Amino acid sequence: MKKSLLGQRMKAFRERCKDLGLSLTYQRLSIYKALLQVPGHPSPDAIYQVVRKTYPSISLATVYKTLDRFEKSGLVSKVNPLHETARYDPKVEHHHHLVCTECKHVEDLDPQELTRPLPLDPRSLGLPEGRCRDFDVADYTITFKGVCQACRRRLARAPRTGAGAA
Amino acid sequence: MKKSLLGQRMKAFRERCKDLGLSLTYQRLSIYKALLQVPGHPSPDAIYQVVRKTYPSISLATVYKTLDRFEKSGLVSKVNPLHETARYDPKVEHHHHLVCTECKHVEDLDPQELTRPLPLDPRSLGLPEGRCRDFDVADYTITFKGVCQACRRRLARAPRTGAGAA
DNA sequence: TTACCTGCAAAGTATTTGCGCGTTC
DNA sequence: GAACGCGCAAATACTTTGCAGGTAA
Repeated sequence: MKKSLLGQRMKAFRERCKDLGLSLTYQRLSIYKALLQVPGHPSPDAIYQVVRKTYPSISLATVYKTLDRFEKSGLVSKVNPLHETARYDPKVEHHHHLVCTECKHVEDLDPQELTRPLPLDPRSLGLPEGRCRDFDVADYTITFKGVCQACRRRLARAPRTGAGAA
Repeated sequence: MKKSLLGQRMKAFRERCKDLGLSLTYQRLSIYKALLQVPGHPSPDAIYQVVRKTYPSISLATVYKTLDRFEKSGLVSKVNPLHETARYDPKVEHHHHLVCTECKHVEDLDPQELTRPLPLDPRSLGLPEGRCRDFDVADYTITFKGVCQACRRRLARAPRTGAGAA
Protein backbone atom coordinates (compact mmCIF):
# COMPACT_ATOMS: atom_id res chain seq x y z
CA MET A 1 0.00 0.00 0.00
CA LYS A 2 1.36 3.41 -1.03
CA LYS A 3 2.43 5.65 1.79
CA SER A 4 0.13 8.46 0.76
CA LEU A 5 -2.88 6.19 0.57
CA LEU A 6 -2.03 4.70 3.93
CA GLY A 7 -1.85 8.15 5.48
CA GLN A 8 -5.16 9.05 3.91
CA ARG A 9 -6.80 5.94 5.27
CA MET A 10 -5.35 6.46 8.70
CA LYS A 11 -6.66 9.99 8.70
CA ALA A 12 -10.13 8.78 7.77
CA PHE A 13 -9.86 6.21 10.52
CA ARG A 14 -9.03 8.84 13.12
CA GLU A 15 -12.01 10.87 12.07
CA ARG A 16 -14.28 7.89 12.06
CA CYS A 17 -13.18 7.04 15.60
CA LYS A 18 -13.80 10.57 16.73
CA ASP A 19 -17.32 10.46 15.32
CA LEU A 20 -17.91 7.18 17.05
CA GLY A 21 -16.56 8.44 20.34
CA LEU A 22 -13.73 5.93 20.38
CA SER A 23 -10.57 7.03 22.13
CA LEU A 24 -7.55 7.18 19.89
CA THR A 25 -4.86 5.08 21.48
CA TYR A 26 -1.63 4.04 19.88
CA GLN A 27 -2.79 0.44 20.22
CA ARG A 28 -5.86 1.10 18.11
CA LEU A 29 -3.95 3.10 15.58
CA SER A 30 -1.28 0.46 15.17
CA ILE A 31 -3.77 -2.39 15.02
CA TYR A 32 -5.72 -0.67 12.30
CA LYS A 33 -2.56 0.20 10.43
CA ALA A 34 -1.40 -3.41 10.58
CA LEU A 35 -4.76 -4.48 9.19
CA LEU A 36 -4.26 -2.13 6.25
CA GLN A 37 -0.74 -3.29 5.62
CA VAL A 38 -0.80 -7.04 6.13
CA PRO A 39 -2.11 -8.73 2.98
CA GLY A 40 -4.47 -11.67 3.04
CA HIS A 41 -6.77 -10.70 5.87
CA PRO A 42 -4.74 -11.40 8.98
CA SER A 43 -5.82 -13.25 12.07
CA PRO A 44 -5.75 -11.53 15.45
CA ASP A 45 -2.53 -13.31 16.22
CA ALA A 46 -0.90 -12.22 12.96
CA ILE A 47 -1.79 -8.63 13.77
CA TYR A 48 -0.44 -9.08 17.25
CA GLN A 49 2.88 -10.29 15.88
CA VAL A 50 3.18 -7.25 13.64
CA VAL A 51 2.20 -4.68 16.23
CA ARG A 52 4.42 -6.27 18.83
CA LYS A 53 7.49 -5.35 16.82
CA THR A 54 6.76 -1.70 17.45
CA TYR A 55 4.98 -1.96 20.79
CA PRO A 56 6.35 -5.01 22.56
CA SER A 57 4.12 -4.48 25.58
CA ILE A 58 0.82 -4.84 23.72
CA SER A 59 -1.20 -7.88 24.68
CA LEU A 60 -3.01 -10.34 22.50
CA ALA A 61 -6.15 -9.77 24.56
CA THR A 62 -6.10 -6.13 23.54
CA VAL A 63 -5.87 -7.11 19.90
CA TYR A 64 -8.91 -9.35 20.27
CA LYS A 65 -10.89 -6.75 22.18
CA THR A 66 -9.95 -4.02 19.76
CA LEU A 67 -10.81 -5.95 16.62
CA ASP A 68 -14.13 -6.88 18.15
CA ARG A 69 -14.75 -3.23 18.99
CA PHE A 70 -13.85 -2.21 15.46
CA GLU A 71 -16.14 -4.77 13.96
CA LYS A 72 -19.07 -3.78 16.15
CA SER A 73 -18.48 -0.17 15.14
CA GLY A 74 -18.40 -1.06 11.46
CA LEU A 75 -14.77 -0.05 11.04
CA VAL A 76 -13.65 -3.45 9.86
CA SER A 77 -15.34 -6.67 8.84
CA LYS A 78 -14.81 -10.20 9.93
CA VAL A 79 -14.13 -12.34 6.91
CA ASN A 80 -15.23 -15.38 8.63
CA PRO A 81 -17.84 -17.17 9.35
CA LEU A 82 -21.19 -16.60 10.43
CA HIS A 83 -20.52 -19.40 12.81
CA GLU A 84 -17.19 -19.96 14.42
CA THR A 85 -17.36 -23.65 15.09
CA ALA A 86 -17.11 -26.45 12.57
CA ARG A 87 -20.33 -27.28 10.71
CA TYR A 88 -20.86 -30.24 8.45
CA ASP A 89 -23.06 -30.95 5.47
CA PRO A 90 -23.81 -34.35 3.98
CA LYS A 91 -24.04 -32.72 0.56
CA VAL A 92 -20.79 -32.69 -1.34
CA GLU A 93 -21.93 -31.39 -4.72
CA HIS A 94 -21.55 -27.76 -5.74
CA HIS A 95 -24.20 -25.74 -3.93
CA HIS A 96 -24.86 -22.49 -2.12
CA HIS A 97 -25.87 -21.57 1.40
CA LEU A 98 -28.44 -19.47 3.17
CA VAL A 99 -27.20 -18.57 6.61
CA CYS A 100 -29.26 -17.05 9.37
CA THR A 101 -27.20 -14.36 11.04
CA GLU A 102 -29.20 -14.76 14.23
CA CYS A 103 -29.29 -18.47 14.97
CA LYS A 104 -26.54 -19.56 12.56
CA HIS A 105 -28.85 -22.07 10.93
CA VAL A 106 -27.60 -23.04 7.48
CA GLU A 107 -29.73 -24.15 4.55
CA ASP A 108 -28.54 -25.52 1.27
CA LEU A 109 -29.54 -24.01 -2.03
CA ASP A 110 -29.10 -26.02 -5.16
CA PRO A 111 -27.74 -24.06 -8.11
CA GLN A 112 -30.65 -25.38 -10.15
CA GLU A 113 -33.07 -23.66 -7.80
CA LEU A 114 -31.88 -20.26 -8.92
CA THR A 115 -34.41 -18.93 -11.40
CA ARG A 116 -31.59 -17.06 -13.09
CA PRO A 117 -29.06 -19.78 -13.49
CA LEU A 118 -25.41 -19.00 -13.00
CA PRO A 119 -22.60 -20.78 -14.79
CA LEU A 120 -21.02 -23.66 -12.97
CA ASP A 121 -17.57 -22.63 -14.01
CA PRO A 122 -16.36 -19.77 -11.84
CA ARG A 123 -14.41 -18.34 -14.76
CA SER A 124 -17.61 -17.67 -16.61
CA LEU A 125 -18.83 -15.55 -13.76
CA GLY A 126 -16.87 -12.57 -14.96
CA LEU A 127 -13.69 -12.86 -12.98
CA PRO A 128 -11.20 -10.44 -14.47
CA GLU A 129 -8.40 -12.02 -16.48
CA GLY A 130 -5.65 -10.81 -14.22
CA ARG A 131 -7.16 -12.37 -11.18
CA CYS A 132 -7.62 -15.68 -12.95
CA ARG A 133 -3.99 -15.69 -13.90
CA ASP A 134 -2.89 -15.23 -10.32
CA PHE A 135 -5.47 -17.40 -8.75
CA ASP A 136 -6.34 -20.79 -10.13
CA VAL A 137 -10.01 -20.69 -9.30
CA ALA A 138 -11.65 -24.07 -9.00
CA ASP A 139 -15.03 -23.42 -7.45
CA TYR A 140 -17.27 -20.80 -5.97
CA THR A 141 -20.04 -20.68 -3.43
CA ILE A 142 -22.59 -18.00 -2.77
CA THR A 143 -23.47 -17.32 0.84
CA PHE A 144 -26.75 -15.55 1.32
CA LYS A 145 -27.03 -13.89 4.69
CA GLY A 146 -30.34 -13.16 6.24
CA VAL A 147 -32.72 -13.91 9.04
CA CYS A 148 -34.76 -17.08 9.08
CA GLN A 149 -38.48 -17.19 9.72
CA ALA A 150 -38.18 -18.52 13.27
CA CYS A 151 -35.79 -15.76 14.23
CA ARG A 152 -37.89 -13.08 12.58
CA ARG A 153 -40.84 -14.17 14.68
CA ARG A 154 -38.76 -14.33 17.80
CA LEU A 155 -37.35 -10.88 17.17
CA ALA A 156 -40.80 -9.48 16.47
CA ARG A 157 -41.96 -10.67 19.86
CA ALA A 158 -38.85 -9.55 21.75
CA PRO A 159 -37.11 -6.91 19.71
CA ARG A 160 -33.56 -5.90 20.55
CA THR A 161 -33.77 -3.47 23.43
CA GLY A 162 -31.66 -0.43 24.27
CA ALA A 163 -29.83 2.00 22.05
CA GLY A 164 -26.98 -0.42 21.55
CA ALA A 165 -28.06 -1.57 18.10
CA ALA A 166 -25.74 0.22 15.67
CA MET B 1 -36.26 -36.89 5.56
CA LYS B 2 -38.48 -39.71 4.33
CA LYS B 3 -37.64 -43.13 5.68
CA SER B 4 -37.16 -44.68 2.28
CA LEU B 5 -34.83 -41.95 1.13
CA LEU B 6 -32.87 -42.23 4.34
CA GLY B 7 -32.44 -45.94 3.83
CA GLN B 8 -31.34 -45.38 0.27
CA ARG B 9 -28.76 -42.83 1.34
CA MET B 10 -27.47 -45.06 4.09
CA LYS B 11 -27.10 -47.86 1.63
CA ALA B 12 -25.14 -45.66 -0.72
CA PHE B 13 -23.00 -44.60 2.21
CA ARG B 14 -22.18 -48.18 3.11
CA GLU B 15 -21.12 -48.86 -0.42
CA ARG B 16 -19.08 -45.72 -0.63
CA CYS B 17 -17.27 -46.71 2.56
CA LYS B 18 -16.58 -50.15 1.23
CA ASP B 19 -15.07 -48.68 -1.93
CA LEU B 20 -12.94 -46.39 0.15
CA GLY B 21 -11.81 -49.17 2.41
CA LEU B 22 -13.38 -47.61 5.48
CA SER B 23 -14.52 -50.01 8.17
CA LEU B 24 -18.22 -49.91 8.83
CA THR B 25 -18.70 -49.31 12.51
CA TYR B 26 -21.94 -48.44 14.22
CA GLN B 27 -20.33 -45.14 15.24
CA ARG B 28 -19.72 -44.15 11.65
CA LEU B 29 -23.14 -45.27 10.56
CA SER B 30 -24.90 -43.36 13.31
CA ILE B 31 -22.81 -40.24 12.83
CA TYR B 32 -23.59 -40.19 9.14
CA LYS B 33 -27.24 -40.84 9.81
CA ALA B 34 -27.39 -37.98 12.30
CA LEU B 35 -25.84 -35.72 9.70
CA LEU B 36 -28.58 -36.65 7.27
CA GLN B 37 -31.30 -36.12 9.81
CA VAL B 38 -30.33 -33.01 11.76
CA PRO B 39 -31.33 -29.91 9.81
CA GLY B 40 -29.17 -26.81 9.56
CA HIS B 41 -25.75 -28.36 9.21
CA PRO B 42 -24.91 -29.52 12.69
CA SER B 43 -21.70 -28.97 14.60
CA PRO B 44 -19.69 -31.93 15.84
CA ASP B 45 -21.13 -31.39 19.28
CA ALA B 46 -24.69 -31.32 17.97
CA ILE B 47 -24.09 -34.63 16.23
CA TYR B 48 -22.56 -36.01 19.38
CA GLN B 49 -25.66 -35.08 21.37
CA VAL B 50 -27.89 -36.88 18.89
CA VAL B 51 -25.82 -40.02 18.59
CA ARG B 52 -25.34 -40.21 22.33
CA LYS B 53 -29.03 -40.83 22.82
CA THR B 54 -28.65 -44.13 21.04
CA TYR B 55 -25.04 -44.95 21.92
CA PRO B 56 -24.30 -43.31 25.26
CA SER B 57 -20.73 -44.57 25.26
CA ILE B 58 -19.65 -42.75 22.13
CA SER B 59 -17.07 -40.04 22.66
CA LEU B 60 -16.93 -36.57 21.27
CA ALA B 61 -13.37 -37.22 20.09
CA THR B 62 -14.69 -40.00 17.91
CA VAL B 63 -17.21 -37.65 16.37
CA TYR B 64 -14.47 -35.19 15.54
CA LYS B 65 -12.17 -37.83 14.13
CA THR B 66 -14.94 -39.43 12.14
CA LEU B 67 -16.20 -36.22 10.58
CA ASP B 68 -12.68 -35.32 9.65
CA ARG B 69 -12.23 -38.72 8.07
CA PHE B 70 -15.48 -38.36 6.17
CA GLU B 71 -14.49 -34.98 4.88
CA LYS B 72 -11.09 -36.12 3.72
CA SER B 73 -12.78 -39.00 1.92
CA GLY B 74 -15.25 -36.69 0.22
CA LEU B 75 -18.24 -38.20 2.00
CA VAL B 76 -19.32 -34.95 3.60
CA SER B 77 -18.35 -31.31 3.29
CA LYS B 78 -17.38 -28.78 5.86
CA VAL B 79 -19.62 -25.77 5.55
CA ASN B 80 -17.13 -23.57 7.14
CA PRO B 81 -14.49 -21.80 6.57
CA LEU B 82 -11.56 -22.18 4.68
CA HIS B 83 -9.83 -20.95 7.76
CA GLU B 84 -10.97 -21.75 11.23
CA THR B 85 -9.66 -18.81 13.13
CA ALA B 86 -10.96 -15.27 13.00
CA ARG B 87 -9.78 -13.20 10.05
CA TYR B 88 -10.31 -9.49 9.63
CA ASP B 89 -10.67 -7.21 6.66
CA PRO B 90 -10.41 -3.43 6.70
CA LYS B 91 -12.96 -3.30 3.89
CA VAL B 92 -16.54 -3.04 5.05
CA GLU B 93 -18.36 -2.51 1.75
CA HIS B 94 -20.11 -5.34 -0.09
CA HIS B 95 -17.45 -7.42 -1.78
CA HIS B 96 -16.40 -10.96 -2.61
CA HIS B 97 -13.48 -13.13 -1.67
CA LEU B 98 -10.88 -15.28 -3.35
CA VAL B 99 -9.55 -17.81 -0.89
CA CYS B 100 -6.51 -19.98 -1.37
CA THR B 101 -7.35 -23.44 -0.15
CA GLU B 102 -3.67 -24.12 0.48
CA CYS B 103 -2.37 -21.18 2.49
CA LYS B 104 -5.73 -19.67 3.43
CA HIS B 105 -4.73 -16.35 1.99
CA VAL B 106 -7.78 -14.19 1.27
CA GLU B 107 -8.08 -11.55 -1.40
CA ASP B 108 -10.91 -9.12 -1.88
CA LEU B 109 -12.78 -8.81 -5.14
CA ASP B 110 -14.86 -5.72 -5.77
CA PRO B 111 -18.23 -6.44 -7.38
CA GLN B 112 -17.35 -3.83 -10.00
CA GLU B 113 -14.38 -5.91 -11.05
CA LEU B 114 -16.65 -8.64 -12.37
CA THR B 115 -16.84 -8.25 -16.10
CA ARG B 116 -20.33 -9.67 -15.97
CA PRO B 117 -21.86 -7.59 -13.23
CA LEU B 118 -24.23 -9.18 -10.78
CA PRO B 119 -27.10 -7.36 -9.11
CA LEU B 120 -26.37 -5.93 -5.70
CA ASP B 121 -29.73 -7.03 -4.37
CA PRO B 122 -29.61 -10.73 -3.54
CA ARG B 123 -33.26 -11.09 -4.50
CA SER B 124 -32.41 -10.28 -8.07
CA LEU B 125 -29.99 -13.14 -8.19
CA GLY B 126 -32.77 -15.60 -8.85
CA LEU B 127 -33.57 -16.85 -5.38
CA PRO B 128 -36.79 -18.82 -5.59
CA GLU B 129 -39.85 -17.10 -4.13
CA GLY B 130 -40.42 -19.68 -1.47
CA ARG B 131 -36.96 -19.34 -0.06
CA CYS B 132 -37.26 -15.57 0.06
CA ARG B 133 -40.45 -15.86 2.00
CA ASP B 134 -38.83 -18.04 4.62
CA PHE B 135 -35.55 -16.29 4.70
CA ASP B 136 -35.25 -12.53 4.79
CA VAL B 137 -32.13 -12.27 2.70
CA ALA B 138 -30.13 -9.11 3.24
CA ASP B 139 -26.84 -9.69 1.52
CA TYR B 140 -24.72 -12.18 -0.31
CA THR B 141 -21.06 -12.87 -0.82
CA ILE B 142 -19.34 -15.03 -3.37
CA THR B 143 -16.38 -17.05 -2.20
CA PHE B 144 -14.09 -18.21 -4.96
CA LYS B 145 -11.91 -21.08 -3.92
CA GLY B 146 -8.67 -21.83 -5.62
CA VAL B 147 -4.94 -21.91 -5.32
CA CYS B 148 -2.86 -18.76 -5.32
CA GLN B 149 0.18 -18.25 -7.47
CA ALA B 150 2.68 -18.69 -4.64
CA CYS B 151 1.13 -22.01 -3.64
CA ARG B 152 0.95 -23.23 -7.22
CA ARG B 153 4.66 -22.61 -7.54
CA ARG B 154 5.39 -24.23 -4.24
CA LEU B 155 3.32 -27.27 -5.14
CA ALA B 156 4.97 -27.53 -8.53
CA ARG B 157 8.37 -27.72 -6.86
CA ALA B 158 7.31 -30.11 -4.10
CA PRO B 159 4.19 -31.91 -5.23
CA ARG B 160 2.11 -33.82 -2.73
CA THR B 161 3.82 -37.11 -2.18
CA GLY B 162 2.42 -40.57 -1.57
CA ALA B 163 -0.88 -42.07 -2.58
CA GLY B 164 -2.72 -40.21 0.15
CA ALA B 165 -4.14 -37.50 -2.07
CA ALA B 166 -7.78 -38.42 -2.74
C1' DT C 1 -10.90 14.75 36.52
C1' DT C 2 -13.37 11.07 34.80
C1' DA C 3 -14.61 7.78 31.72
C1' DC C 4 -12.53 4.84 28.81
C1' DC C 5 -8.85 1.56 27.70
C1' DT C 6 -4.99 -1.63 28.50
C1' DG C 7 -2.27 -5.60 30.29
C1' DC C 8 -2.25 -9.51 32.93
C1' DA C 9 -3.67 -13.78 34.25
C1' DA C 10 -7.15 -16.97 34.68
C1' DA C 11 -11.12 -19.18 32.66
C1' DG C 12 -13.83 -21.01 28.91
C1' DT C 13 -14.68 -23.34 24.64
C1' DA C 14 -13.33 -25.88 20.55
C1' DT C 15 -10.40 -29.22 18.70
C1' DT C 16 -6.50 -32.57 18.48
C1' DT C 17 -3.59 -36.26 20.03
C1' DG C 18 -1.43 -40.60 22.22
C1' DC C 19 -2.33 -44.82 23.77
C1' DG C 20 -4.13 -49.30 25.12
C1' DC C 21 -8.31 -52.07 24.33
C1' DG C 22 -11.95 -53.75 21.34
C1' DT C 23 -13.92 -54.67 16.71
C1' DT C 24 -14.10 -55.33 11.74
C1' DC C 25 -12.52 -57.70 7.88
C1' DG D 1 -4.91 -62.58 13.36
C1' DA D 2 -3.78 -58.16 11.73
C1' DA D 3 -5.19 -53.79 10.82
C1' DC D 4 -8.14 -50.50 11.88
C1' DG D 5 -11.02 -47.73 14.88
C1' DC D 6 -12.70 -46.43 19.57
C1' DG D 7 -12.91 -44.19 24.25
C1' DC D 8 -10.45 -41.84 27.56
C1' DA D 9 -7.92 -38.20 29.30
C1' DA D 10 -4.55 -34.96 28.64
C1' DA D 11 -2.82 -31.45 25.62
C1' DT D 12 -3.32 -27.64 22.52
C1' DA D 13 -5.31 -23.68 20.26
C1' DC D 14 -8.26 -19.97 20.19
C1' DT D 15 -10.99 -16.61 22.42
C1' DT D 16 -13.18 -14.25 26.35
C1' DT D 17 -13.37 -12.17 30.88
C1' DG D 18 -12.49 -9.63 35.51
C1' DC D 19 -9.89 -6.53 37.51
C1' DA D 20 -6.46 -2.94 38.90
C1' DG D 21 -3.72 0.51 37.12
C1' DG D 22 -2.85 3.84 33.17
C1' DT D 23 -4.29 7.19 29.53
C1' DA D 24 -7.04 10.18 26.39
C1' DA D 25 -10.08 13.89 26.25
